[in-house]
Amino acid sequence: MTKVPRKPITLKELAAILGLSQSTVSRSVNGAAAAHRIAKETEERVLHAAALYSYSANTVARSLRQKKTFTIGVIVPEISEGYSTAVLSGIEDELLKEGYFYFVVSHRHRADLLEGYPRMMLARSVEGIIAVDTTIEDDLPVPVVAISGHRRHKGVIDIELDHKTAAHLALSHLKALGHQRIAVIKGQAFSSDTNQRWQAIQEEAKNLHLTLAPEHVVQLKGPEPGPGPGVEVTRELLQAKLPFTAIFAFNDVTAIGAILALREAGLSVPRDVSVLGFDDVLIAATNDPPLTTIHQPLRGMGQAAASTLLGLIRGTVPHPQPPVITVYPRLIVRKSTGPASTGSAQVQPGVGD
Amino acid sequence: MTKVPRKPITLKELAAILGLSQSTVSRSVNGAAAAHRIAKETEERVLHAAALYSYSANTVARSLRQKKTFTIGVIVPEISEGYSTAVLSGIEDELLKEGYFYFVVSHRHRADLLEGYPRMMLARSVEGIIAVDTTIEDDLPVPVVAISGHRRHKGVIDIELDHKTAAHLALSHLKALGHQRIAVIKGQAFSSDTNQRWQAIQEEAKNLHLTLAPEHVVQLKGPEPGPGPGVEVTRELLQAKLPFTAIFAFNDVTAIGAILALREAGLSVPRDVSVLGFDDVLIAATNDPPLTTIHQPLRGMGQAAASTLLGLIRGTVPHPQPPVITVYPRLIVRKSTGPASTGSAQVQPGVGD
DNA sequence: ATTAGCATCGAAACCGATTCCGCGCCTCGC
DNA sequence: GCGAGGCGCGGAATCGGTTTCGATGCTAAT
Repeated sequence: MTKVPRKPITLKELAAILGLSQSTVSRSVNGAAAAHRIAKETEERVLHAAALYSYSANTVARSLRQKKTFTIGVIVPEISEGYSTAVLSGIEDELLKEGYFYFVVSHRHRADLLEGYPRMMLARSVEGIIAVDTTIEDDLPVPVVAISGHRRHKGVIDIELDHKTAAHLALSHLKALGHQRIAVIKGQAFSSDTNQRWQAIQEEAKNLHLTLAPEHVVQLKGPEPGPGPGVEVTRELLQAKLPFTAIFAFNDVTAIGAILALREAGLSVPRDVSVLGFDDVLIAATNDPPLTTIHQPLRGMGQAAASTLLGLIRGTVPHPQPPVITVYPRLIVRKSTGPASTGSAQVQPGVGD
Repeated sequence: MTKVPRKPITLKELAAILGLSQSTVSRSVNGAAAAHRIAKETEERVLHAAALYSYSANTVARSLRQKKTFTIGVIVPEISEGYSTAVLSGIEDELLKEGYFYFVVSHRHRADLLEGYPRMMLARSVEGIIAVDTTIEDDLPVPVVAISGHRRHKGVIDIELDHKTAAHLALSHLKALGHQRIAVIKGQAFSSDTNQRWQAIQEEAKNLHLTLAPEHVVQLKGPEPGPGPGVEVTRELLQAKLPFTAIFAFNDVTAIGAILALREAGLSVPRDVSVLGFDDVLIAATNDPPLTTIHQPLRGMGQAAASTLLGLIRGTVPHPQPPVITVYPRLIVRKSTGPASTGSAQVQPGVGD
């Protein structure tokens, strides 16, 4: 157990003890002694005293003077979800190396927080902002990197998944298994991935000569996280009576919700209906059945966002042109997809389980 | 889209524009006008101009003068887990109301980070620290609240689950279902909950006249999160050939791992073996089968920690005596527990699924 | 006509660092 | 002997607020 002194010593006090000026002490402790022609002996005297009194510069004062806080802000929709937490840990990795810290805030889709949080962070002099699955409307005076932000905004750099590849991986996997009637669960309107993904899916369906019946396309509603909304829309799909053999869900938790609803209707996954998830969060692997899903390199996206942001802050990295950094998905085949059932699944209840 | 000016206006500039002194402007914008006998009219003039130029005080400068940063530090083992994220969102709720922000860091059980992070946070002038499932060894110059910290440390307040009640809820539930031979999966040695929980379980087993065979008690190893370690130790349990009909797991993800291992051995949950989880994280409800588990009010614990810490910082709340705030668990019955099977489960493989 | 007293506001110190300038002293060259 | 130049360090401004003392002007009371 180490003691941390109750009241830290200040530069001025240390200088007084040493009989030197603040300038000299400051330069020595900052390793800038050589550049300022401080005598080796003086420098060592300072360093020794600094260690003895365990001097550590007050970050607030330094920040004020240098106009650098070594702090960035991260804004996410929810903290409780698998998506943002994977991204966060990637961000932390990268920031730690560079001595940066970050504030996290979650807006939970509340308009007041969406508007207010960026301003509050700015008031706290963050040097940059990472927006995760969140569209920033304001024009901010610091660099901004968005992860799946999509609403192209002047000066904002986007870390983006290649949705075309994702759609291709997903649909061709299903097609290869014999699926022709595929239902799609689109994301909530507020999720910035929703549109791009849907565009890519439509395009790719055309390329693969698959037709997506309008009755087979539903959209998640409501801001609650968790599998609830997925259960709901899947019930709707089952009402529609138009047969389908596979569901391509907007994300893994929705896929889990879909499986719940299917099971409730007496259908077995993947025997009667295949379900394909998206994201590859931790629970995807441990679900029953384990989810076949499109893996997003979430942690890597967090790291990319952080290192890009730091580059912009330092000015060492020019604004990429176009302002998009593309990352690539992978198909992870587990147990929730299988060969298309021959009959129309939803009219033969009671088979599963 | 609102414009945030590229360079925020300073108090001095605003004062110059208004033809007033910094003192007057400062007092007005801080709502301390009345206390300083500023004319109503002047106050309104200031407020209007402040809104017009969207003035917002530089927090760094304010912090330096007031020696208050309105920032606390939170240290957690991992960000990716369900446990800490639930706690974090509780903390955020409470802090937001009071205008506080927080830094999060995750130590991932690395000794250097465990030692270094608290110091780094102090260097950044946090006003207090919340340690989640983490033991702080140092004696810190700011208030510290621990959530499940357990290693009683001078001056640290603990938010703690009533493990006796938890053990009682769990064991009596299993006993009522006819289970007599119960296996227990203890937590990793580094998890601060491990010991207290194990003590409580032993005590309660005695009260209920249940005997816990040493062969039925295993402990998680390794720092990796996720269900992997749970799978591993459950395999060990199954090797032991000493029959058991229920498993009480250290947490929900471990319970999920246990179920995976049981299924792998051809055993069905809960038909052959009942599995009881702990924590009640989000995925507990969506797992297959949905987990019967001991609910910890994680979000509430986060809120309690935050509001207690704020009280200590302000000095409005005295140090509680004893320095422990107890919260209570609930039993959530879902589908992973059922009546004890009559035979010894593990000698009749191939029955389940 | 002073003076007391109130209503309003301002000057300047202060928080704890960083950093721009510049000052004295010593040596060397001529 | 005197100026130039290098060496080693210090003074003081600065960052942008908050806060402690007053200062000023005007009315009313003595």
